[in-house]
Amino acid sequence: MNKNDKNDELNLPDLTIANILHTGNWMNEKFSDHLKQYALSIQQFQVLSSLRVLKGEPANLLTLQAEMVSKNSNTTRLVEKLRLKGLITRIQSEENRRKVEIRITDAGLNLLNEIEILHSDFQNDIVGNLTYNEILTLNKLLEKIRNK
Amino acid sequence: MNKNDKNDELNLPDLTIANILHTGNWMNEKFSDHLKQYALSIQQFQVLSSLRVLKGEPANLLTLQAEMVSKNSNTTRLVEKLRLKGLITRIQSEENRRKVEIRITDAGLNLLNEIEILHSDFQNDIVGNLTYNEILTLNKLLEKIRNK
DNA sequence: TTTTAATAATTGTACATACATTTGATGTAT
DNA sequence: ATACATCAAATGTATGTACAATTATTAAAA
Repeated sequence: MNKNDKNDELNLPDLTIANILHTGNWMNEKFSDHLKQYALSIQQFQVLSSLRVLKGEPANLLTLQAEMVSKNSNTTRLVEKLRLKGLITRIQSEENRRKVEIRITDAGLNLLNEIEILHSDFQNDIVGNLTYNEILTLNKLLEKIRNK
Repeated sequence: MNKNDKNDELNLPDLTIANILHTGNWMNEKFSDHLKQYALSIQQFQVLSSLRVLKGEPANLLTLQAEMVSKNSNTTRLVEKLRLKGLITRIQSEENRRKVEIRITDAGLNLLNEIEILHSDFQNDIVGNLTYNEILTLNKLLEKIRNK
């Protein structure tokens, strides 16, 4: 038997790895397609959402970065794009001039509100074929698999 | 009540969306970190694995593309990089000169075998904190959520 | 107080990806 | 046979991401 004959069909761990990669990618495509009508990327949307929660309190780049899905993305340039669109402001902090203070603008809040109009449709499109208990289970398992 | 006060805490569908994005990204980082020692990307590894299964039968770019996680990546350039490393060959098909015939080389097979040495460690690292039944359930739910 | 280390953000560069367009080859209809 | 459509791959371009190195500022140590 040739050793290259092994592993032709997927075993369970490999299937799981592939399934998680696939589903993550599927979600990425769905979500970014949905946000395309607002000319936002997923990361940009997450930044705006984080800022709204702060209700005027400023965020700096590091705190924003910690909440983002892909940690190593370039927050400086991402935030600069939102600023150019008028959705946020970014000023240098007075107390610590290494930091910047980032706040959402009214235009940013309005855009988030506009997105909310269609958001429940999008939610249903995503989780609509799972039952409530299945959604709970899925979330529990996703958190468990990566919190080693 | 200000309408911007709503949606501060995540509801279940949003949590699910975030969780899937997070876990997909987590898997991506884990897997590409693991493959870095072999100087392969996930996509390149998947192409090599697909080719090995064919046992010498050629693949063309479209069939490879269909199996890859992110469908829209540029298979032409990805395959060219594997060819430059000597891991695959790519020749124009005689019967249909629009197609190319892509095959894995012995060097490619050897690399896959080398990867296999540490692969079960990696698998355990990934799925090790789920029970067998939890893994089954997770896979079932991941397939269900995206097969609408 | 001068030097050194740590922090926060920015910049440079290489690489990856998405998307549209183009090229070349084959198939089909008139 | 010619024109048109379709297919498979390659190319161009803009954008996104990873990673390292740099700059500016502040904190800590000697």
